[in-house]
Amino acid sequence: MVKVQQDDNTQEKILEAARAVFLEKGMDGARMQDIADRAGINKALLHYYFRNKEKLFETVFLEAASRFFPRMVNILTADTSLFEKITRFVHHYISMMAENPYIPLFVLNEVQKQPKTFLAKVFGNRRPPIEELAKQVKKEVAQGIIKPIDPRQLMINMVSLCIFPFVAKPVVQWVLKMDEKAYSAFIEARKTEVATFIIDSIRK
Amino acid sequence: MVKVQQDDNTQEKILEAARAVFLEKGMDGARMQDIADRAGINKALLHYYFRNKEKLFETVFLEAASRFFPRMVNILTADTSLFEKITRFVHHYISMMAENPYIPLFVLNEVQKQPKTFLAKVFGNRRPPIEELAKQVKKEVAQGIIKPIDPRQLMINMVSLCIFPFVAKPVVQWVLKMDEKAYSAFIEARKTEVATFIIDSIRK
DNA sequence: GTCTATAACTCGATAGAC
DNA sequence: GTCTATCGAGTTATAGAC
Repeated sequence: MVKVQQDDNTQEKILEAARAVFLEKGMDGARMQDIADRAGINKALLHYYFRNKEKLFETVFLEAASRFFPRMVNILTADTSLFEKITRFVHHYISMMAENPYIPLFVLNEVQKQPKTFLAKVFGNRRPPIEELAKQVKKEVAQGIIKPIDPRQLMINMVSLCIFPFVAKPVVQWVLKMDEKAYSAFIEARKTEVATFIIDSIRK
Repeated sequence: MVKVQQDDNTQEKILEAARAVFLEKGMDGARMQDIADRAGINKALLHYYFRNKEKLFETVFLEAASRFFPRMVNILTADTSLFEKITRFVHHYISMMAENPYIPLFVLNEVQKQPKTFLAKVFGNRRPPIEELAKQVKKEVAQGIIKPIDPRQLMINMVSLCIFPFVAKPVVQWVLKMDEKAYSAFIEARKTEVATFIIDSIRK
């Protein structure tokens, strides 16, 4: 049916426009008019598809959050060495963020404004599988494979090194005098740089 | 003079309220009414002291930015070993952020919305003294004191490890199930954890 | 489904009294 | 310096025609 196809196209056009505008301006700074213009429609039609600004925002936010908190269960609970897990995690995470560099700051910012509302919605009851990784860290410490370290500190270090360069993208580019191309190369290099940086730190 | 004293008190009350509201809600989310209420005055008086919202915001932002980009010249250009510099930098930076945990996300968020405007205003012509540190890194690599590493990557690693836990504060607390006290202890521990993490990574 | 027109409301800013 | 009252621009949301 043509109508259904139209419907899908319009809805997708709206979502695409909404993603762009919300990610750039945030919930408060975004304007329904801007989203409508970008989607090539008018404001009334926006409200026809999404009852109000909040609903539209929530759709965009939850999608972004699911990318920001990716399901790394496969990697983190696999039957491999800690070093292997770290390498895979870092490569995977940096690659995902490189595809959507504005997601981290957007998500962290909106979470900060309404932590309880959004964290509950994003995670539900299940949190990241940190216990698994913590156990393995403790085990490899006991085995003398790695130096003693608080597993929580290690995890935060891993995530910090992956995400921060995106959260601070404009500052990084300014301070290191990088254009877009140089920045991309810098990020690409980090995939291996960060992995070895972490492993070199904890290896005995 | 009583009037002058009143003036100072009111201005400071306004700034204190403005800091709280802007840091929590950002430029777009902040309301002049909220700032007035918090300062115990009315909107008209706000506009008497600061012509408009933009001026008031700029005052708050520049103050916050100066804390976020602290003058570390003393530390980074001192005549000490690289390890000494790293240790001092990390301790100093984490301590500063711990005093104002909401500054990093606030500053990074507003910078992202108007990079050119704000970066120029914050830094003027002078950028952080990264060349000095880069030279020292290259020197100590050549001397065989530390492993080969891109100085830019090392610097971004240092800053990432210091700042990210504040940018992601609510998420960190949620995932690691920390109340305020546990979070503070975690951050306090990071001052030495991060320093040794970095040094262990690059030491030969 | 999509549009135009407009209602309803929020918010920054100003006028003017004290 | 500080207040009350209000204006006017900008925004979300709805009514109603096609």
